[in-house]
Amino acid sequence: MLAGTDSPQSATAPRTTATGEANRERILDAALARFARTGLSGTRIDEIAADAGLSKTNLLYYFRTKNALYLAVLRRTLEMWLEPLRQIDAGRDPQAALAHYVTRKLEAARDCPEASRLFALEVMRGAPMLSGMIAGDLKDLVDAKVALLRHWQAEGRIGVHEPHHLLFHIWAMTQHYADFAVQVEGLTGRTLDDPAFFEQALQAILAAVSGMAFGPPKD
Amino acid sequence: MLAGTDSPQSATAPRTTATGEANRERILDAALARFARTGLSGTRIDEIAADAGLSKTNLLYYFRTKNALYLAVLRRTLEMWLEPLRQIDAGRDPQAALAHYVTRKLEAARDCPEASRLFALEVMRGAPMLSGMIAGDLKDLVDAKVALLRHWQAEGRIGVHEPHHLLFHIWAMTQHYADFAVQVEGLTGRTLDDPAFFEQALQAILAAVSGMAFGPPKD
DNA sequence: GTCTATAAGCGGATAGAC
DNA sequence: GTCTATCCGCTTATAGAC
Repeated sequence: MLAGTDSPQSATAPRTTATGEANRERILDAALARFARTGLSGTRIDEIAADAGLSKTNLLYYFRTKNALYLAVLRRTLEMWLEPLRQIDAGRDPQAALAHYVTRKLEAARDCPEASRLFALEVMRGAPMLSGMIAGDLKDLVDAKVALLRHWQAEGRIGVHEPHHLLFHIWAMTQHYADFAVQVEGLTGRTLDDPAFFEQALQAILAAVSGMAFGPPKD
Repeated sequence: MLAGTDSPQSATAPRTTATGEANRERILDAALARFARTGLSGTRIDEIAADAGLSKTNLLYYFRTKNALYLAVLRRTLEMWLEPLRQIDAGRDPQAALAHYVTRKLEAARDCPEASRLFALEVMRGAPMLSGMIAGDLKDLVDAKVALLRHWQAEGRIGVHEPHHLLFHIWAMTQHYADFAVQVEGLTGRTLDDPAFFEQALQAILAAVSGMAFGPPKD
């Protein structure tokens, strides 16, 4: 699944005590915030430790190396990123399913932009820690959803564009508000935390998706 | 415009000789490729020097510090990134103008994905070197284009979504193919260099833009 | 302009006391 | 589990010969 990992806990401290688990969580939270902003190499572990209220040495007690910590953060964030996609299922009406997916993704961009940015940074580096996953779990999931979209196409329930692009563009538009939040706020003065702004963004994305999937008859 | 710069050439070597200028160009090219992949902190200047066929010390003769080199790369890449937006002008038909813009942006994503990734990385860091620009030149340009889109709206020539979102979504979709190229290729096995794939992506984006700007009458 | 050598500092990681 | 002290490698940047 993830490259460079031997066993799930191999690079981390052994036991599960009360304070131990709490500290691990605080470290992981602080690490996500830092890594998502400044990347692996741009983040210093003493910054993470300070954010988590620990000393650098103490952090290294819980996570033996910076890289092991980074991998732990990546692993913990994976499911959160993938989960909305799983919810597109054959049992739903295509339009409702896509609208639901877009909404979930935009909520994720609002509620946990760090997850989006972490993966964006990792992919832009060439995804050295995720390449196995992109070729594996993610590809399997995407292939399944693409097959479903093709099925809907064959039934004439959605439009004719290549399904991969539909998924890419949904990812692109929703994640843009997380990944480029600084730019969005700089240009508009607003963020997704503003409900009216969220709704504007959502409606525009839904209109775009409609254009791709239920677009105007070309005849 | 750019934070931290005194005068245009202050941090660089003085003269413009034949080999000098050629070396500077090769360094800037190599630096763009590296910075766009691994970011400022993740890139070592001896890697850039090696790519450019020079020694590290020699690189530091042309650019006194790594940061000065990074700024020079950023500055040189700015225009390339902004220029397509300037071409949306009032004299054109809205649909043609937007289609032209989308096409230019997707060509840029294909032909110079590094430029897109460099700015993506910079914005995700919080744009410390670009914040002045986002609040300045870029905002002025975007405001002007948003005003034009609102004008077209008032004339009933394009749809009703907030123009900012239309621009954001065009950026998001086109730049996705540059910024997430590794993921796109991992999931589809194809790249924008494949003309058929380029055309698929372009048509899907144009359909999305149509959905936002010329969407189906809601009545 | 380009080289060799080296200074200087940062940051990850370890040792060992408590 | 947490601390102090320290080591060590890596990378930027400089000095000075050619």
